[in-house]
Amino acid sequence: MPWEKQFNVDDVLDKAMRTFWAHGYEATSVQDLVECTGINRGSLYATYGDKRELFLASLRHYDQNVRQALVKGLERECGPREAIRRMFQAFVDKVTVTGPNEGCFLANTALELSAHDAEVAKIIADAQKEIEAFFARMVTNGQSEGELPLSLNPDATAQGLLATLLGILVLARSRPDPSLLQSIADDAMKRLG
Amino acid sequence: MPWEKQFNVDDVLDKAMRTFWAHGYEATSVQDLVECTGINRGSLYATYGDKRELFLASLRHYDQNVRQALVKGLERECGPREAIRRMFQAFVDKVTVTGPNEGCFLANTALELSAHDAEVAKIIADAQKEIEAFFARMVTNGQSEGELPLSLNPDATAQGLLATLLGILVLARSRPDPSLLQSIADDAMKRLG
DNA sequence: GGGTGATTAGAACGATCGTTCCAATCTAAG
DNA sequence: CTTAGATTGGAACGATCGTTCTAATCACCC
Repeated sequence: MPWEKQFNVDDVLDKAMRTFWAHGYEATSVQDLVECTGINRGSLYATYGDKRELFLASLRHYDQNVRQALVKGLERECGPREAIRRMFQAFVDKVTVTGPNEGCFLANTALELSAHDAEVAKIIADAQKEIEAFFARMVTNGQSEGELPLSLNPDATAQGLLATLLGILVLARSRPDPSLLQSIADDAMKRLG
Repeated sequence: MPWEKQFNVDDVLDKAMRTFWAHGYEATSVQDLVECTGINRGSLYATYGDKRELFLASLRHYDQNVRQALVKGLERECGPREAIRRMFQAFVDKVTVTGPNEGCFLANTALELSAHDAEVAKIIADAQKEIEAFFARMVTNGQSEGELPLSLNPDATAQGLLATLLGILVLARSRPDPSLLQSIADDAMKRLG
């Protein structure tokens, strides 16, 4: 009954995100969210609205703090070719990590909800377009730096890389075999010449 | 109130499959299944067991009647290169069809359940391995028929094609843009030389 | 120290969940 | 005609769903 702590809105959102990420929208109950966040049911509704709004906030939180952070980090720290390679490696390595492998929250949600929820679909489509744009920039930069052959069409190459990356995310959930994913990623890199 | 019809076990399973396919496991209620199949709640439980068993039966039904049927049909009617091309085309064309686009039931389920249900994961992994084997056979056959370059490694190529196909399935749900999917498929074919 | 507002635990809401059961009704075989 | 078994509509089960609400408790400001 006693008052215990004031919560941080972003920390709580982060905890909710991890639960949605691991189990999906439908399989996560409000009770699960109450328990994983540690805050009260009433506070949850007062702060984030209903379950769907909290889910949308979680998805945007993931998009900013995981996807954007990854892209920006790679773009800052690596050369074009290495940035592409590490983007693939990030997801290949996730499988080898002990503990639960939740894949990519955005990809999981794409198949669960985006066909029936336009707002969700937009978040995901935008994220995918940004990854596609990232790949295209890396190809163009790589070409001007002489790291990648000029014969590559940046846009088409970026689309192919995106599709392969998404395919790896699907395979990672049903066949979490590091060597399989690694060889697909390596093969994708070979196609860059 | 009156007795109306004896149901066909396979027809009912087919109807249940389409509902699970469209909405996923969690978002489909037993009430939905009763309504879409048209048979009684009691008959449903007596015939197929509980919801999860019916889902597993639906997934196997899809695997046999959609995935296996597609693979066998292509392998029978087409040359190797054309079989690969049409495998991609099958999913690209699905998007342009009016009406709901449910994607691939196996891929949808891979992301929703296979991380938390070993029995589901096995069905999906086996199906993916068979598609991979199909691609590998087509590459090998294509090489011996002179349709495809001998420089291709059949196994690595098959893995890459599988990943690209799965990627198209993800994109189809969040960005159902025919020209995007078509260009990815075309690009994948170009990689075959 | 009294007031304000956030946060708490937890009850309560109606709806729906998956599942089981029942009495009635039908088909088909003996 | 009788019996057995399948199927029916529909009630009923306890559990859980998402959501709202209440009364008590806390921190903070004036």
